[in-house]
Order: sequence, then C-alpha cells, then structure tokens
Amino acid sequence: MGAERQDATDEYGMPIIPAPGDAAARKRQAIIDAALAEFLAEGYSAASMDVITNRSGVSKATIYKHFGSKERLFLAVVSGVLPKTYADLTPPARALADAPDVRTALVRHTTELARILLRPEIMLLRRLVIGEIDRFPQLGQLWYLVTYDMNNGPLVEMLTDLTAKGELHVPDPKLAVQQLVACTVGIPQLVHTFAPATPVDDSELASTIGSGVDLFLARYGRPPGWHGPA
Amino acid sequence: MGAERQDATDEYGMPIIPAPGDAAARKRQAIIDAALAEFLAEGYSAASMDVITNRSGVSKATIYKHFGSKERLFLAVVSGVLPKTYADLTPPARALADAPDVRTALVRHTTELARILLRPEIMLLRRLVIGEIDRFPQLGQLWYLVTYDMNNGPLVEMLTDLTAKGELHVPDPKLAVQQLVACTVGIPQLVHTFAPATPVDDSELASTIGSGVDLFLARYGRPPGWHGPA
DNA sequence: GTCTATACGGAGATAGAC
DNA sequence: GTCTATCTCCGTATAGAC
Repeated sequence: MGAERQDATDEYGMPIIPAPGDAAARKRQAIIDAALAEFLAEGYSAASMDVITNRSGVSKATIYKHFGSKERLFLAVVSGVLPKTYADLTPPARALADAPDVRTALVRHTTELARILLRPEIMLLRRLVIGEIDRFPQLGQLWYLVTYDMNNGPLVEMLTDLTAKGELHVPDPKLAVQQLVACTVGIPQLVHTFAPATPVDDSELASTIGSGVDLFLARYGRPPGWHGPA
Repeated sequence: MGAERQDATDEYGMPIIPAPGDAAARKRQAIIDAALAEFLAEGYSAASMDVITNRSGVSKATIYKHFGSKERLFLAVVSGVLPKTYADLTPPARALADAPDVRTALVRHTTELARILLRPEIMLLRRLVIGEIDRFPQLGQLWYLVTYDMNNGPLVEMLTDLTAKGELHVPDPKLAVQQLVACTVGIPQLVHTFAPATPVDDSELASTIGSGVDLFLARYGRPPGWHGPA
C-alpha cells in the first residue's frame, strides 16, 4: 500500500540503497511530492493528511515532525514550486541580444513566458494560490516577488535601456511592462483560468501574442521610417 | 443566536408578519444570504453547513430540503450573485452616445467596469470561483457567459460599428476588446488578485486606465490630424 | 415544511514504544 | 527519527415527530 519502505528496486530490478545520512531528506522529499499532488488535486481544505501520509510512504507522525502542521506543510510545498516555475525562462536581456530586432525579441520572450505559465500544472497551482490568498496572504506576496524578480523587473530594465538608446519611447517602463504582459500572455491566461480544459492552440497563441506586441509597439515603438539615430 | 424565528420587529418596533405564502421563500433567502457569507469567508470546502444553519436561523434539515446538498447550495448561491455583479454596468452603446468622443467613452466605460470588478466583495467572489473551478467547471462557463453578455459582447458590437463608420480601424474586434480590457481593468485587477489588502488609489487607477486607452487608440484609433470623413 | 436528534465517517494532531 | 495506535472533534446528511 504505502510505498517503497524496503526492497525498493530501480528500473533494472536492482535494490535502491539510500545513502544513510540522506534518509531523512529523502523522506522529506517524498512528503513534499505527495503533498503537492494532493493539494493540487483537492485544494487546501479538502486535502487529506491521511492521503498524503499513504502516498508518501511515511507515517503521519513523521510528517508532523518535519512540518508541524498542515498549514506549514502547504506553505513549504507551494513556495518551493513557485521559483522553479520561472527557472526555465530565458532572461529578457539575453533574448534581446540574440534577436535581430526589438519586435522579434518581445515576441520570443512573451511566447516563452506564455508557454511556461500556460502549462496545466502551473495554471492549477495559480488557481490554488488565488483561491487560498485570503487564508495565506504570504503566498500572494511570494507570487508577486518571484514574478517581479524573474520577469517584470528585467523587462523594466530592458525597456529603460532601449528608451535611453532611442529605440523605444517608454515614459513609464513599469506600467508599460504590465501592459505588455497583459496584452500578450494575459489574454490566453485569463481564458485558461476560467476554462481549464481548453487546449492551447499554437497558431492562435502566436497570433494573439503577435497582435499584442504590435499593439505595444504602436504606442511605444519608434515611428515607421525611422532607421536609427540621426 | 439563530435569527428572527418569531417576535421579529422592524425598525419601529412593529412586529413583522410575513405573508403566509412567502414563509418558504423568505427562509430560502435567509439560507442564501448566510451561505454566501460563509462561502466567501471560508471557501467551499472549509465552509460549514452547521455555521450556515445557525446564521440563517433555520434548521439543517430545511436547508437540505431546499437545496439537496452542499454542492448544489454552493452553485445556487454563487450563480445567483454573478449576474447581479454586472447589473450596475451602463451598456457601452449608451456610454458612447453620451460621450463627446471615443476616447472619453472608452475611459468612462473601463473606469466604471473597474469600479465594479475591484469591489472587495467581487474580488473575493472571483478568487473563490477561480479556486473552485476544477471542482465546479460550470462556474467558469457561467462567469465567461455573464462577462461576455454584459461587457465583451456589447463592446465588440461597438468597435465593429465604429470601424464601419471609419472612426476606428479594428480588424479583429473580439481580440481588440480582450486587449482593451486587459490593458485597463486587467492591470489593477491582477494586482488585487494577489494582494487583496491593497486599497484602490483613485488617481492611480485613473492614470492606469487613461494610459491603457491611449495604448489601445495608438493602434486602433484614427491617425492624428484626422477630423472626420473626407 | 420544519424541527430535533442522531448516524456515520473522516478530519488534524499526538502519546509512547522502539 | 520513525512507527503504530488512538484521541477528540467536526463534517455532511438523514430519520422520524409534529
């Protein structure tokens, strides 16, 4: 029932012998994995510590030794996943350096961002966090901080630099980044927030994002016919 | 404790005698009110039917006679509130007729929309619905339908008309409406989704919305210097 | 239709042996 | 550190009297 408490074997049938000192750490990870699955599936309140206990293969007492309470377990699990969410994202400055022009860089970056944020597991996590914001305000703060560090902040810097170079005209970079994200990723994200079952249509996503970037550049881009500093 | 089961009096101390046939309807309403408060405060799973029972002043058996189950009660309560949310919204066509120009009309409309959607109770309801979407997919559909009927649909019509008249150039009105909403209301809405305690700053809201509408018009508006059909 | 009283299961958390 | 066994409370839902 529980899990591999002993006689665990790998894919070749060889017994897995955990390094002695890692036993506690491995159990801790097993708890986190089981808890994440249960919380994502049931939400915080409906999630059962009994289910997490059985799935993780450790005893309930061990879970409470490690995490103290259901609330603390929830916070530990969710806050661990959040930063990993954005780890795959290429820093905007690099995307800009690798692209032939600003529009291409913006399209590539927002597309990559959308691919990450629209992953079903991330959308699930996002809905979970939003639904529990009133119970766990720390999660809202964490979500904001991670988003800002990994995406908005770097984009603000990039827009500021491009404005200094004369390639864009962005008077309020912080607001502009919010607008850019809202007009591109924000649109499919909103749809999938309320209709999780909707599949992601690649060509539709590309055209939505392209249109959003064009909207952004119509306001903040250099005028047409402009080809560099005079 | 319970509520006004008998000897209930109005503000002048006069006894309130419910019309005989309305007794059931009045209890039904008391249940709905108590349930909404409890669901908004605790979320679906953590909400207690015992608490709803006590606050509504009727017995638990009566609640189950009326609604059958906790799930059905939840759906009845939430779906009843949703349409009322948008009832205060002026139809976009009227806002346009009453405004001196398109920009003013768009600013007024999105501002009014923001005022409604940013009300703390509505934000609370929205977080609740999002958090329970996987358990109650019907609510996502309902939310989408109400939003579309009361806001997006009429706006699409309006943009289509304005394009026909030559006052705007909107090739894809459905997408444009999503962009307009995302660039204006969507920005403070996102902030308040993750940071509910943040108060609404009127001047900041106005400047955000103004900037969003300008962004929209930079792409879809008539070119500057243009003063009516030739 | 409405009430009181209760059935029945599962929740989170812990005591104490090892 | 980890387990087994258990405590205590509260959950939804219903039976039966009025």
